[in-house]
Amino acid sequence: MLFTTATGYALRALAGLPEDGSFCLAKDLAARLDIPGPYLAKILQGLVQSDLLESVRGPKGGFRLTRPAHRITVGEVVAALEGPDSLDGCIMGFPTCGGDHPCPLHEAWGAVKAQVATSMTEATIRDLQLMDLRHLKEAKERSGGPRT
Amino acid sequence: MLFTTATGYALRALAGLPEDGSFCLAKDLAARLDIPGPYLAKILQGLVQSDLLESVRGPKGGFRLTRPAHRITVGEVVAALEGPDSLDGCIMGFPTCGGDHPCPLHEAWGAVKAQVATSMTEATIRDLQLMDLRHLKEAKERSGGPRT
DNA sequence: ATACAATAGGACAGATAAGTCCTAAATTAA
DNA sequence: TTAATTTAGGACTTATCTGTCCTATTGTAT
Repeated sequence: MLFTTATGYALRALAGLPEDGSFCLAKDLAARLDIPGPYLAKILQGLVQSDLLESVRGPKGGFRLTRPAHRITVGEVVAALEGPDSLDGCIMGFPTCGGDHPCPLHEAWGAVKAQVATSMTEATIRDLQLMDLRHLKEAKERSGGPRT
Repeated sequence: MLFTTATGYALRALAGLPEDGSFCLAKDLAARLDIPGPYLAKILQGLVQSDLLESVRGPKGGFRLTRPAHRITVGEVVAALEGPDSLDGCIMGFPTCGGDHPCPLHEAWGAVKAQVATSMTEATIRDLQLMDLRHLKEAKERSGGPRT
């Protein structure tokens, strides 16, 4: 996987939050998305620090997005979890790979990175919600026939 | 980086071996490529197991390629170090990502993987030799100063 | 006020990658 | 044969990621 599992959890969690802006409990999210509860809680706390989530403590508390889902990009989430330059660097780890001394995969990897970066800035949490809804329904309606 | 540092070390080491088929000491390679000596030795031993290198112990011993450099692909080395399926899986780690329920980056990442995989099977150790790996050491000495 | 519910945050444990160290085995040279 | 050299291999640190646990803090409800 190109990203860490924590980043994957964060993306799934953001997409799994209710779309109506109501607060959602960490443990409910964890149960629904099948993510280790305490670990997800930690990740959500980090997303609060990154200003992608806001939280309220106590009863009726929980987490919710600070912005509409369609205004949070996948790239933002990845940058929050893995730093803004996670895609930089030579694919093979060559320290001197660059314009003067490109590695044999430099060009291909550069084009590919640009493509991924573009996709990440275009894809939003809203796009992930659409996907999550589909497989959640399939999981629940396993007997009821698939819908595309 | 897409690959582990061990894989990067392995690629650099294979490319750094003498082209005339003579044996090369692990510590000489490590010094020339600025790679931690004992760690490189372990990696070279693994490459012997993978049949990409052959070794001889004792004075006048060392390591050399089992095949000409142009007949060892980057993909083979990556597969030896990270397994043959290192590029499989959803880029975001979504368990349900697939043909039926692709994640928003599924298509872009799939194209990217195919491109990288192709490049890896086309690029050989010979191509890495052409990079002139001496720049690794020189660049290090210019900026950080030599390290034992 | 009190009890309860939930996040905040730190300490801790396990797995894996990265890197070091020591000893055994093999090869060469005297 | 003996000594020196070099790989083989295992045990041992160190760092990071993953995951758990416990306590404090904050908020709601009674």
